[in-house]
Amino acid sequence: MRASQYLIPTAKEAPAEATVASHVLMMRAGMIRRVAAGIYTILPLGLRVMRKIERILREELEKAGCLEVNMPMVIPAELWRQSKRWDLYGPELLRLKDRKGAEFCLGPTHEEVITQLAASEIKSYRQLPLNLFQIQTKFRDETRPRFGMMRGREFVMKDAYSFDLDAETAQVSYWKMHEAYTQIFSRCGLEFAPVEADTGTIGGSLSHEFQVIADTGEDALATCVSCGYAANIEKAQILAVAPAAVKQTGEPKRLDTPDVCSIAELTSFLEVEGKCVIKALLFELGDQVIMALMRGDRELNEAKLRALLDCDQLIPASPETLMRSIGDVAGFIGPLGLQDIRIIADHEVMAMNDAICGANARDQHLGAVQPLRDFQAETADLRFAEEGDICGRCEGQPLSFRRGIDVGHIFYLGNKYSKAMGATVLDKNGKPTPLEMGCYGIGVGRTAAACIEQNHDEQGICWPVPVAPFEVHLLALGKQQEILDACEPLYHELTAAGLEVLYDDRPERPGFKFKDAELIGLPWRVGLGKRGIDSGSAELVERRSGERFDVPLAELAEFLTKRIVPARLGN
RNA sequence: CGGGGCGUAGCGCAGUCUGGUUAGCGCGCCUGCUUUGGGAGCAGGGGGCCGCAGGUUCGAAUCCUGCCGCCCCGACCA
Repeated sequence: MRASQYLIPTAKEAPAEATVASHVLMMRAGMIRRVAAGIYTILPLGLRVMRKIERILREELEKAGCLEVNMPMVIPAELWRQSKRWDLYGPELLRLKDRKGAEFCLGPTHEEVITQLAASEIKSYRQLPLNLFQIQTKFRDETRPRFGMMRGREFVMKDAYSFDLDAETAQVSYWKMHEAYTQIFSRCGLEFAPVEADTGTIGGSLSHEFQVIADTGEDALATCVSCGYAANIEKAQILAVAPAAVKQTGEPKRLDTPDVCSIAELTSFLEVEGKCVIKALLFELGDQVIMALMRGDRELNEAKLRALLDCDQLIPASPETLMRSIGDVAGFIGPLGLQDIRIIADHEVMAMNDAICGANARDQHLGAVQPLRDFQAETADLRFAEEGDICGRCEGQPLSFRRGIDVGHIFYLGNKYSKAMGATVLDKNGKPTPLEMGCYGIGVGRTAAACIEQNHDEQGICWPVPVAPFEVHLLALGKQQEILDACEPLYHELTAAGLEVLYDDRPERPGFKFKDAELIGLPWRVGLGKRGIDSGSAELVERRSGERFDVPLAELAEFLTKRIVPARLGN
């Protein structure tokens, strides 16, 4: 490709709105342009990167036996009602009406559509296992799109769905995808880690995220050097502290705390530390009222509580529910003397002595409270893993922490959707059985962004060969005809050798071209100017290492082919 | 959705507090000459409903009200 005939609008400065490296560099290198919040036009150079990633996806998924399909982006509400997600998914689901007033949504994910297809097309266990995928634009009306392609509202996702007869074979399918994902991200040249993850609103029980390791990542990851356990901190198991030795004597003391409602107010009013206070949070789950207890200095990990309660969302108790179940005591609730409320305490709460908690009476708290003596509760792990926590898997080493970008997520779904939507097959005995499903996503644009986060320097991007928009940046160093005449055959030769070459034939000064080349970040730069013509050699620079080579023109193609072709396979 | 910030040329910004000629600077863009291995120099030029709508005023980029858009921090996700 000739740069003079291509569109790569590079810029010295990025728009002020871009704050992270990948966003800044994608803007500066002329890969993307913003159209609206979280919605982007992808320019030719950016699109080439997307296509490279998509090609790797297709190759690896087809290797894993998946079949490509294409589902609609506009989905009838009826399908989403069947799965109940029309009501559960919330405002992130962009809803629209057609001219007849019929309701639709833009697909944020495609369990409903694929399950409907499975229900009608998969009739016999003999057709299983089956894994269908698509690479398609999704829309999620996120409250806060961020960081360019990292978190858009409209984004390209590879989503795959597996169908099996029973849980056992479904898990085989799951682990096969785990392996395919490992291959995919390795091939993209990324440093990443599969970590155990919360299953969120998609439901199900077994799940991994594929996290690209980067300080700018939005997720915190906990790993154990001793046993290799790795999990999102939402999910990470931590060693439970033992309950405190129970003081059998004594009793709680009533404390007057007028208008002291929050933990912050309470700790400053009583001049105690947060870890001496029990925080009580009230939720409603159907007809049931749930009280979660945390140490005052800890944050409730909602994902862990949701998983424990096996529900899609936690609904804070309404004032009416609070009034009905305990009384007019907002800001003063505690676990003592309650009836018909399910109390779930974090392990740390049960290890407290002389704790302070709400008295279930206006303007009052209780002191000297002793868990187990003064109240009973289920215990569970309800907090986030933190620095210093011991691995809950091997119970040996402290967990260590890193940050990551969630580029892929796989779920074992079970039969949640197949049951809801009547997707059954006949088993060997001719008996209808709900399909066992898994779903598997990869954000294509996010993978590209993550790749830049992990591969850039002060000057610009340093593309790994497998996802680079081109492999070689040939620069004509000078605008004299003599130089162009020398570069032209090189361009043809390298292209003919099967290399992807971007030829900068623009009438620009050498310094200008060097800067652009470093910004765009193709793996190999080949510079030819007067000097090179005189010596019969070109200057090669490997972008990532900065290493320079003077290579005779006759050997160029061979030199580059030897280095680039093997690198196409990735890590 | 809570908190904070921003909206002036394609991009980066000044001017707004304290209203007053023709709204300014750098980069980029166009023309010419010079230059030609690390984002060149000189000269000339084009480009603005100062986010939108109302209001106050003799006069508004500047003051007031409402709206819209965008970004950042938090709660949610590929």
